Amino acid sequence: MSAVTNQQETARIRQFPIDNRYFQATIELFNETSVFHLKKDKGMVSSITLHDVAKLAGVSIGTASQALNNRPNVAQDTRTRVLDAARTLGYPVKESDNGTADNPLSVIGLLTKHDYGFPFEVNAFYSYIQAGVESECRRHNLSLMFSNIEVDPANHPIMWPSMITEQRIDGLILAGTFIENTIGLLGQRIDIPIVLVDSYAPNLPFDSIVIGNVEGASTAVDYLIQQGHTHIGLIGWAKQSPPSIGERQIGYLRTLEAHNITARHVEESGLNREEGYRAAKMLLQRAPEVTAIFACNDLTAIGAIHAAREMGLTVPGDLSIIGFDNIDMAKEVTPSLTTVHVYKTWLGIFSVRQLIARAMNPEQPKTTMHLVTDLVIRESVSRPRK
Amino acid sequence: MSAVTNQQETARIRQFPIDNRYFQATIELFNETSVFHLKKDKGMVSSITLHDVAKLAGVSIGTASQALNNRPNVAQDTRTRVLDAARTLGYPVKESDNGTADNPLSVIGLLTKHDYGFPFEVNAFYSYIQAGVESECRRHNLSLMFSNIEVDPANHPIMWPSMITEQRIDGLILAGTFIENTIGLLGQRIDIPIVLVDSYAPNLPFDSIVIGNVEGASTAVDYLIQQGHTHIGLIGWAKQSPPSIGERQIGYLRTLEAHNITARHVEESGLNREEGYRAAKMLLQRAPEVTAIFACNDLTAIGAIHAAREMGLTVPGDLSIIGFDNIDMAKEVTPSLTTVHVYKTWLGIFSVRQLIARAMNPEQPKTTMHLVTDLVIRESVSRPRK
DNA sequence: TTCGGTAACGATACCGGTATCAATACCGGC
DNA sequence: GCCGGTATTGATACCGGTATCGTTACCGAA
Repeated sequence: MSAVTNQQETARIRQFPIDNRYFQATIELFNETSVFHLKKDKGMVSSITLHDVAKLAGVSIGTASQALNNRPNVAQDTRTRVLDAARTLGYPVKESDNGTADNPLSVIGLLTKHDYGFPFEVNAFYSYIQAGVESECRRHNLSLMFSNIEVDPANHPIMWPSMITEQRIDGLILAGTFIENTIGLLGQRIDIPIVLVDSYAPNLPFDSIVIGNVEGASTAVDYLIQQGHTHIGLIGWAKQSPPSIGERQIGYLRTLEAHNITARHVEESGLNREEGYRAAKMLLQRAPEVTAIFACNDLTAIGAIHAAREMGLTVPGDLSIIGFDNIDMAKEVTPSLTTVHVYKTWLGIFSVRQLIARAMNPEQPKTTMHLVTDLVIRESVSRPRK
Repeated sequence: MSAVTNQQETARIRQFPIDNRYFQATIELFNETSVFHLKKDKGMVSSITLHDVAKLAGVSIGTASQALNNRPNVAQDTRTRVLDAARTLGYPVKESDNGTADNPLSVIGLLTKHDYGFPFEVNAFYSYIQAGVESECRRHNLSLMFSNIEVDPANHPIMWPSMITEQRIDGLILAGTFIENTIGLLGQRIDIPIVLVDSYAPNLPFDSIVIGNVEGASTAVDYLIQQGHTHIGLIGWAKQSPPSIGERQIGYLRTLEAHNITARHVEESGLNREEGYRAAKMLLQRAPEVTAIFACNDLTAIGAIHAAREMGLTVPGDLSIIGFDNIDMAKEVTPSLTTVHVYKTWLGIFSVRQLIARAMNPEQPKTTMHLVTDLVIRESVSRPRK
């Protein structure tokens, strides 16, 4: 993998050729108050202090402190004067929580645990969760920290990210296949509200938001049965799969049971495309009577499509395939993938709301929120040939 | 779009049923020192103070401070004792920069500017950049803050994210199609190192990392010409496109020129799939002699594939299509997309390194780093029929 | 043994910021 | 005008943390 071709360097005098009034005003104020000493220690921001803000606003530092922290007993006029001064000088201002009820959080962390593939494959599922988290944080004026976490072969974290060890956050969202022990250790290490997204820790007192996996899988398998399939395979699940995938398998089993279908065609596998490809091939060789496959996620479903094609089977003519998650790719593959839509972004949005609710009322009982799934019918499923 | 079905609530006694020695040890230490007063003010972390750490470690607070800040004149033995005490009590510890040269940053921000589609479409391009940034931050023990930014119709930011206004970061990476004015305003607002990724501000003194767009586009168009195409269309670019896309158009024009091809088939459009679909249809209706299309990114290329198919043209038989970016989807569509690979993750990785270098040496001249691109040959391009 | 130098440490001053509380201004009722 | 209450403000104490500098322990050389 080649990388950089050349590193063009263009030396330039450091200058800001921009002239706008804001900048001018700032300069003048600096001169006026003459408190600006450009202290470049450790790359920190220029050392504007509360004292300077108070001086510029013409109040005492006590009042300035009160005004900047949204406390009562400060006249509106004074408050705006202080805020203006602070903004002018570049002093950190916590923007007032506009209208919405006050929330006690200011920085929250999003911690995911999933392996980047090699070389770097981003799991779109988490990208969507993160997009939801980010947008909801922005709505609530929260700062968001983000880190992934690496684990050793035993699935234990190798090291905590710095946002944990340096305690930079006052709320935490965990997304991904953490094992309960890890979550427990985290809960002891930091004493802040935690919510789990698509993650399971039944013995721990943390709120969580999960996907209706059992129902979703049932809907999918039900749909296959309705189409007339009786020999339905399962790929993407394995004994050591995380609980969310286990639930999808349970949905598969229960639905077959409910329809008095005894044939079980399960090929254990991992969750990526290559595993789906492998498992589908194995399954079809072992059980050629299979006419439909329920894949535990879209990536394995896509792998299965390729496997089927390579074995000379048409999809959906000879083999129907249904996925789970509805990632972007699902509608672009050929045939486009019938799958179970998961409201990934909403997982992220609700997790932030849950976190705020928990922070505002630490005594409320543990809650678990289930998000519904929706069947998305596209082209990869049809009635079985004869 | 339906959302939540039900909100199962399971009240439980808040308890930690986990028993491990670490937890036990912590409890004992709390008792021993008897400094643990669970102050739940504003949801902040438990108020362990430097004093407590010093007491537990059996040193003065001065020494404890020195030890925790990696300063000289502390015996190794004492330092580890203090660090252990701090970790035990849960006092924030800045993990020592293991081996690598000291860097002056501790929290950096990643700010993107791109519109989420509706409902929420995540742009995978930025997900990859972010993955690179995150992993490199982790390698350097940096905390990462993340925010997107909304803009008004004139492309000016509506409001600064809280990580800016509250000055929580001491380094900033900007990724996306910011306009120069916005970047300039940011540079005035905060006095921290900034690097730009896939973004252009020639008149501002900020380091940047860009894609070899011109060369990449040249390679792509060159390849089409080599295959025998002479009527080559361009979609995905428009007059108001960001500079990076403008460069791809320039590469297209220059390469045609270099081969003395006079035919220009440009259909202006945006950069998403629907725009690609629309532009390809327009172009093919207007200029049926076109046998190949260079799309400025993969999404438009995929749109073009659909348009061609809908018009009864086979790809690549009747129409060759080449894309740019090499997103995940490119290898899954049918036919799989020949495209220009961009080292998206490396953009992120290098941006962090650039930021650290800048922070360690604020006087170094402005640098611009170009990343090479690679042609990825798949199925969507062939020699023209006849 | 004495001397000088240095590593290690603690006492203390200092700094930035918050909490408290007394002082003051304002205002409406009588 | 007097009175009591309330809103607003500044002085000051306090808190957590860092910087400074004097003290001590130790060690090798004279």
